Amino acid sequence: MAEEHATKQFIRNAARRLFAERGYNAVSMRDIAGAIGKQPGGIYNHFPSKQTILVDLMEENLTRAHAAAIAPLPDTDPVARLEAFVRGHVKHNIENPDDIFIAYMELRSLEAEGAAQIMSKRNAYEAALRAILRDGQKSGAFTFADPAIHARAILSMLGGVTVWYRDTGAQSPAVVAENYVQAVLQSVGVPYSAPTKGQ
Amino acid sequence: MAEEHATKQFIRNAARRLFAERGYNAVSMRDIAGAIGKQPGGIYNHFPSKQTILVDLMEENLTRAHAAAIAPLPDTDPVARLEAFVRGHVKHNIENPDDIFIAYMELRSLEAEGAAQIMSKRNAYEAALRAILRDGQKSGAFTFADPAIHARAILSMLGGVTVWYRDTGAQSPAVVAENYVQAVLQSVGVPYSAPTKGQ
DNA sequence: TAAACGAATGAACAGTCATTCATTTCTGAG
DNA sequence: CTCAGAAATGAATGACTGTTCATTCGTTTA
Repeated sequence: MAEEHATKQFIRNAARRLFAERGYNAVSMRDIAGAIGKQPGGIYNHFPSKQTILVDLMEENLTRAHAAAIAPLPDTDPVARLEAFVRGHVKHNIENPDDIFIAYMELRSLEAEGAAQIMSKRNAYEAALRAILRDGQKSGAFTFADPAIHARAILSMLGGVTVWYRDTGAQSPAVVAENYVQAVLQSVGVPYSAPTKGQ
Repeated sequence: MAEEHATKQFIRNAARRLFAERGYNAVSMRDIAGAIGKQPGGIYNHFPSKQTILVDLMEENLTRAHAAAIAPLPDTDPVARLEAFVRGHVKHNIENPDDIFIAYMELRSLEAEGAAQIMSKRNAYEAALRAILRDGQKSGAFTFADPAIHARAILSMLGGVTVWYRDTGAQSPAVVAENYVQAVLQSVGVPYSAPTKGQ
């Protein structure tokens, strides 16, 4: 529980915003320093390299994604688990658009060491969804051909939320989550109609 | 129909491969020149700038995507049109993975002028899918809440194909397309079972 | 108050970038 | 064979890159 200088968090916040906005390669250490009103050299008192900032951001995001979508899953039937997964995932995506965008776009900006670390965490997350799909397929609740393909199709669909959610401030997160719950459940062959809202 | 020097196409091909592999910002004009065994200065005989190469690639891709997924749509019921759209879209994605990847990842590398041009073509493509969804919703064939959200959810799902298709050479394009047709049709509430292949 | 130490400065370093350009080489028409 | 114009060269330009470092500043401990 090492005490952390406030500047370190300022650097994280500025880097997150800038990486998401322009892309890792298009952001310079001078940009990050300028965004927090500091000189570039000072960043190296808190992070050993630019690459380390990126890995730090991705790592933290995956930890929180797991806590939001995987950890609190009920131990009940596949339909309830898939629905809870979608809600947790969409909620996390909507609440952390910059982190999600970076996680998706900057995988190839990772150098070997960080890449292995991040990919391993990522795979664990995807495996959790695959397990739900396989259970539902085995029990006859779900209808689809290939669990691996379908897991990726679902994650792609859900991952798209942040690509466009900024633009359309119109819908509330709850409404968006509702749409995705329906889309995902129907995509595995489970009929679904919204619970409260008319129609 | 201006005669085009062969070098111009070599530049396009090299740039496409490199942009997809490392990202626009991580590729230098020297890289592109080196990939075709030329000197960097010579590229400027064919393209006025690095940015122009990117816009050229994206423009061409959108033209071919339209020809593959929108232009040949039948004038029949929404279910048949949606199915045909998915098949055309997935086929185009699988056959042009580098172009699709660039179109998706490098939107923010576009400068103002090119961005407007590309976004306009992109929007037209998305609108064509929205029209199908609205028709199906109106006729009662489809079940979902919001056509705009659902159109984007579908495009996100389909766009994910190329993110992972390289890795899994296992499935044939036809099998993959079949999986996506089922996922998309079921996502709009239309029951679907594969036509020939057993179960 | 004094010593100590992390944080911040801002100049400097070596390298890379897109682009320009005078020059040379290639190619095809007359 | 000539010669014009396109294509290619390769060195040069000026701007920008991540990182280093001697130095100064600020704050906390003794």
